[in-house]
Amino acid sequence: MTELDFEERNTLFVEVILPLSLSKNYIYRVPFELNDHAECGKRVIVQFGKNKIYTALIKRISRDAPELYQAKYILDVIDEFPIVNAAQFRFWDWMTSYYLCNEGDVMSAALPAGLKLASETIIVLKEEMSLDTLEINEKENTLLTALVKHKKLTVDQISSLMGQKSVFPLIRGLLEKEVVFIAEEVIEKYKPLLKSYIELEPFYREEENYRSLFEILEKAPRQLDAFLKYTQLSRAGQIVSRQQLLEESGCGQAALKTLIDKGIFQVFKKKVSRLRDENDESILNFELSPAQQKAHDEIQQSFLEKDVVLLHGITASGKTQVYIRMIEKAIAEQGQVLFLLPEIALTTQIVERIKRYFGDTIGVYHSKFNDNERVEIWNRVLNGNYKIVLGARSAVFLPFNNLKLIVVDEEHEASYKQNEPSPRYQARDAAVYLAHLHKAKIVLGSATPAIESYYNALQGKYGLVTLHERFGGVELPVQQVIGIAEQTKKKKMVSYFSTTLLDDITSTLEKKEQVILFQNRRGYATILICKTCGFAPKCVNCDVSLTFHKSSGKLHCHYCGYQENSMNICPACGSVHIEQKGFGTERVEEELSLLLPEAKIARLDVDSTRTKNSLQKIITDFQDKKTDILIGTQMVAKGLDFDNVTLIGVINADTLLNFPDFRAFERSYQLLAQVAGRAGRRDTQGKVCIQAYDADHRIIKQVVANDYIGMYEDEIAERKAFNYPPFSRMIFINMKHKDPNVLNAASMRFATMLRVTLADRVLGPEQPLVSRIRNYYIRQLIIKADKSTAIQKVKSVLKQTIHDFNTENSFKGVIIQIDVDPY
DNA sequence: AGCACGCCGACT
DNA sequence: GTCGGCGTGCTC
Repeated sequence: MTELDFEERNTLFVEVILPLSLSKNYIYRVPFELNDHAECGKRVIVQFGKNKIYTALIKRISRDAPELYQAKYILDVIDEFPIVNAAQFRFWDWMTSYYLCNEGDVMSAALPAGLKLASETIIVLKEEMSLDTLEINEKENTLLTALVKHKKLTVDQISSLMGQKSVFPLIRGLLEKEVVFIAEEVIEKYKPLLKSYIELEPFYREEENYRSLFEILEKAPRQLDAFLKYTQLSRAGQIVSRQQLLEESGCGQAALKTLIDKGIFQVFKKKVSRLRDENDESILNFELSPAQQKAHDEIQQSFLEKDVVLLHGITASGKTQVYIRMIEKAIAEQGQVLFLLPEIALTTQIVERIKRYFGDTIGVYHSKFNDNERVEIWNRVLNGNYKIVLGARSAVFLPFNNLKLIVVDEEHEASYKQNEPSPRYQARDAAVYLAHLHKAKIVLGSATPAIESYYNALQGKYGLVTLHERFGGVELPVQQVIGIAEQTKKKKMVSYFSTTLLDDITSTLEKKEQVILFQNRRGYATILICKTCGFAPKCVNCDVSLTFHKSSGKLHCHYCGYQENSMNICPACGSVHIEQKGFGTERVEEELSLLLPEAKIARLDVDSTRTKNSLQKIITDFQDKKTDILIGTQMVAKGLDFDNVTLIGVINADTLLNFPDFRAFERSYQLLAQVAGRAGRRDTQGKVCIQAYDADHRIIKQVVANDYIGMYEDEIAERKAFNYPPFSRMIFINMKHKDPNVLNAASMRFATMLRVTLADRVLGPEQPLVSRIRNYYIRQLIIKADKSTAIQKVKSVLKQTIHDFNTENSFKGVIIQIDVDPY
């Protein structure tokens, strides 16, 4: 065979996914020397475009050279072993086609940033290197000389230094000769955490020498303290960390240093997990109540026929214990478990409970963790060290290879949906597919299931198990509705509070019990408005009124972050009569502190929890009873469990109900039911006080009556009548452009194009509620397809239409965003 | 995402 | 007459 034949036969080409929003993947050529290293799921370094370097991921390998262009070479293979497995690739494929996004979007969402290499890779010269024995060519020598001088260089710098753009083979050569290395923090932004530990020098480990220490240290009491503490800890079988020894012996840095300098102690470093493992061995011993046991058995029974089961269990029914039993079973069968929770619930007690129970086979994954921690979890799942992962929606992307069970707690939560950026996926639905992919079982749990989920269960698509008994016989709270309009007439409203609510608060505080107040809007006043001319300040970039924040004294735009000074006189007419309209948590807090100056009040909303630990602090303070009243938005309702709270007040329930969304009533019910569920403890019956203008609203009545089924029946009838999900499928298409006229024409044109095939399934274009954000005007089209329409067909038509629209070339710069199953 | 290429405004 | 604004297209 000729050399050319040989080359042709042995040249590999790889299709890679780039972590960018691109509509297709790219093909690169593998240099011979990397043939053995190229493998699906490994990361590679490639040059993309002029001279930008990215971390790409090998999706496919083939021997066929692309016909239309000359493929560039891969510059390097990063991984020794694949970091993404075949199941993940299938999951990514599904997500790409289901949510009509790009593979690069999915890759970006799936990989923690620490696994995506920075482009400015740093090359460092290895120390203590004798170059004499090595064969170094001229180019290599130039680079080495430069490295000696500069200590470290980025690939870009090397490029310009050498006057050539592809320097990776050169670098690679030096890497192989082991004269240089790639700085670890860059090849992998991930750095393991090292912790210092103390141990006795070997010499003193011998009995005789050990005893002599007591004498040696006799005149140095602090050093002796340290030594004694060390002895005590190590006898107890512990590895002693420097930090622990300092804290527990109280010997001080100096004494410890002397001991080390004297050669009595020695220090060694060890990689430790960044994730706190509470070495709390205490196993929670619990027995399932008969009701819980029954639910558990029913779920297992249901799993024989169905892969998905909906567990409808009211608040405080003890769903967590049921989950724990199921997790145990899955673990016993050598499988992995994914436990999904809404983001906010992850910082709270349920996590602690489960972590304490299962110890360090459990990983927790959510956005408050930094990259290093996330990479660590990724690797541990990959290596099978974690059997259980508790995580927010992005945990569906972890490299599971043997998933047996998925639990989606609070499955109705809107935070399972990612809205921005693409992929706009619903993690609960994605989890159902993920379970299917792994032939695993999945439980969706909620006290107030999403209408869609309950419908699926009633239709027999999912199994349905109910748990309607409060665990430990805790009584339901007393619920009271107060009509604000009526109370105002009777002059029984003080500021935003009815006298009933105020009295309840006072008497609760007198009993040394705590209160939670719920107001679903943050900030101080919603808007400022001139009483004389009606002028209301608006954002310069967006089509919204500015919100007044008292703490900053400024008007804020919640969409783009624009701020301007508040107005004392109306800029339009000069009037000084400025009215504040609407109110948020900040205002409620202020008013209440005027009415109850003695009470200690805290506020829990996005504004008060901006910094990393402030949320935890507010929660702990409340738990430790340092605060009496907690005022908050939705956040107070989610996943928090305070056992001394006996009164819950809803300041204004109408704000929820008046939302212009077909799910508004469902959401209101879920939220109010959840808020109400926070009241009461083991021995005391709680109280819930709901204030509303529309006190007769059917949803409020159903909340008070605890009538989920009634709410479901009304809602499902409504959905059916107006052909909303689950009776239809919806796809939102948002179009954006800086010029409203271009946008108008473009959106009309696009709608027309869609209607050719999809006819009256296309609605719009319409102006959304906020019709301009960051200077981009927005139009919305909605595709609403009933169940008989093949949705896959609709999606392919949509995809094709977008392609045609873009190539038609008459509306340049129009951005089209797609949201499948908006939520 | 970046980067280059390309066509219209305020400057030596 | 040029420098540079960012709109548009392309990257294997």
